[in-house]
Amino acid sequence: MVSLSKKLIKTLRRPAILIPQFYEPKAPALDLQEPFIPVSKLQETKLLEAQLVSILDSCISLTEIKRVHAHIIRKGLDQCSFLLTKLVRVLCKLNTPIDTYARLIFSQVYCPNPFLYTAIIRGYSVQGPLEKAVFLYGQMRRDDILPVSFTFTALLKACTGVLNVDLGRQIHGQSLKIGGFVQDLFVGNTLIDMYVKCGCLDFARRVFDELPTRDVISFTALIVAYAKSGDMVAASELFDRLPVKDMVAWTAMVTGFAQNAQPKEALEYFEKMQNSGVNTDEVTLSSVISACAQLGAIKYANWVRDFAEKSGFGLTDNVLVGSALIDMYSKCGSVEDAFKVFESMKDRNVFSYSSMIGGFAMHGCAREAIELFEKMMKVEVKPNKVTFVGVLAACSHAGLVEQGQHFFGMMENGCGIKPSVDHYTCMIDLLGRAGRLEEALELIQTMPIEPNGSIWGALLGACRIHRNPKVAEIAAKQLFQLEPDGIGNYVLLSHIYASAGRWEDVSRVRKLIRAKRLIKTPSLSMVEDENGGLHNFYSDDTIHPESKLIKQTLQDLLKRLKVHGYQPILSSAPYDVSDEEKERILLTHSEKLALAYSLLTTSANCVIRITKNLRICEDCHSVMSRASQLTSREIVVRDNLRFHHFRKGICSCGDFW
DNA sequence: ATAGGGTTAG
Repeated sequence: MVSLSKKLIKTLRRPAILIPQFYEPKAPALDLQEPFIPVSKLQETKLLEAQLVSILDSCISLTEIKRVHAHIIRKGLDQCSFLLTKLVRVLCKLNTPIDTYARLIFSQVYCPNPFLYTAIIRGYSVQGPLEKAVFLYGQMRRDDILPVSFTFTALLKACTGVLNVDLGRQIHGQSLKIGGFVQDLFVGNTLIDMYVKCGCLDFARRVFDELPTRDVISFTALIVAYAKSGDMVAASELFDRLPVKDMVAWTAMVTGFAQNAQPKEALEYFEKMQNSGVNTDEVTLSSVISACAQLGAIKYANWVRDFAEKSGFGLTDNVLVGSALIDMYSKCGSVEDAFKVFESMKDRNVFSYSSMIGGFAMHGCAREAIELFEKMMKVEVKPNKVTFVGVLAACSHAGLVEQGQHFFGMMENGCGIKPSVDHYTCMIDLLGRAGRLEEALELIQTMPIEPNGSIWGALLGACRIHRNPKVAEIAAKQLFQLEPDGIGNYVLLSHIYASAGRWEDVSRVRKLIRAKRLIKTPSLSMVEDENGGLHNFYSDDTIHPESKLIKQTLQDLLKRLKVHGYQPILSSAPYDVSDEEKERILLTHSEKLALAYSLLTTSANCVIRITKNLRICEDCHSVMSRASQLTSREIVVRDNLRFHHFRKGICSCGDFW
């Protein structure tokens, strides 16, 4: 500000020598006494303008810009809107507050053209406040200057940024009123994006349908919107209509499937994408990696990692790919590989740390998780709310109640993060797992947030571990209201009753399930063979071509285990039937079938990795544990909650899950 | 100028 001295301002007031490119009719009349500008002089000026533009583009500091501005004034180009617009844009790019310099330049121009106006509006749109951008738009209209489409895109983008859909609609109205602009592809696409980000999918669709022509960007914006709302059918329909599919559009589909728990479709689309000859970048890869994580398919995952390395998005120098890989290896059962990735990364951000901490937590490595968290604080990577979920979960799985409470207290005081319902869920889980059910219940009643399904679910889960039907009933009552269709809750309650031998209550819950026409999620276990092929096993599976052989192998195994002291844990079959029948039911559990299949088909040094969609039962846990000792095999089971590493008869969860 | 971005609990 100070540098713009009075002298400078005086210079600014001097009438322009030449006719600027975008002079409006309202420009002051030329002084006819001025000498006629010869052609050579004009050419010279054009050349100078071009030079100045390129110099402005390379400016990286305010001082440099000011120097160029002084030069512009010296050369008598201080009314050249073209140059000044460029100047304002560069100022904006360097994040110089609009009010300090750009606004002053603007006020010195006699007849600002729409581009200069728009540059200032854009500046305010980027830096805020939005009100000033809107005010300037009003001034522009009062000055009777027609906006350009870029004026609208700038304003709309600002609305999108602060999710102000009301203002967005007004601007939409303006673009209709002035005419022609809603039909502009840029404006149309920005409108779609604004409505999408503000959650007004219907409006977005209407803009899309009313556009005279649409490009791949219009399509992609809507595809993403449908994907985010969980409607992959609508997304696919649009995608099929898209004549030319580019990398971003393909990636939107891959990401959509990955985020909607359809990892197989995600991988399918990734393969189609490559067949269509489109390139792949780190965004695509991170989604593909996330799909692998969900599948627990470590062979495919390794292939994707090699692919990433080959296409120049290696884990060492790409944070996005690296962080996704950490999560993937953790979820595929190899926390060691996850840590290798973490260590080899050049840059690590909050995602990398949070994923690694969460990975340790998932595998029951509480000490490592806490150490990494402390290291993270030391290297000044700011933890976020997800980081804390990881740390608290780690404490919870290891029974470290006091440690957990310490970190929970740290959130608000040390890190300025308000504990969310997720963090309270962790605390309920922490207390509940440790058997402090009454304390957990008390926390629910006194916490400042309305308890949701997760909160009561955590308590109900703890009641299962500690076989407490009394507290379970309190939790279940709330849960059945909050999640009336959550089949898992009913099943859990019936198991708790069963383990207490309360068969009447068990059948009461079963009746409730029938009355609500809920269907039990079928138990599904998955293993990868040595060639990367995936094999699914449902409980009591007779579909698998080798099912007879598998059953025989399982029976042989159990016979051998019994010799070494294994006793079936009959309470894991929550039915009021004879002990023989219970034992028969236990034999049908999908993870046991998967184990037998792996023992049958894989070589002795190969780690057996089983992924299960439901929680592993006590009997299967005991079988896995003993089998790991008897057969000298390493067995890794991922259930819907966490990992169990069975080595030499011992599980990483410490029989506490 | 406008489209795709990873880590979360029971």
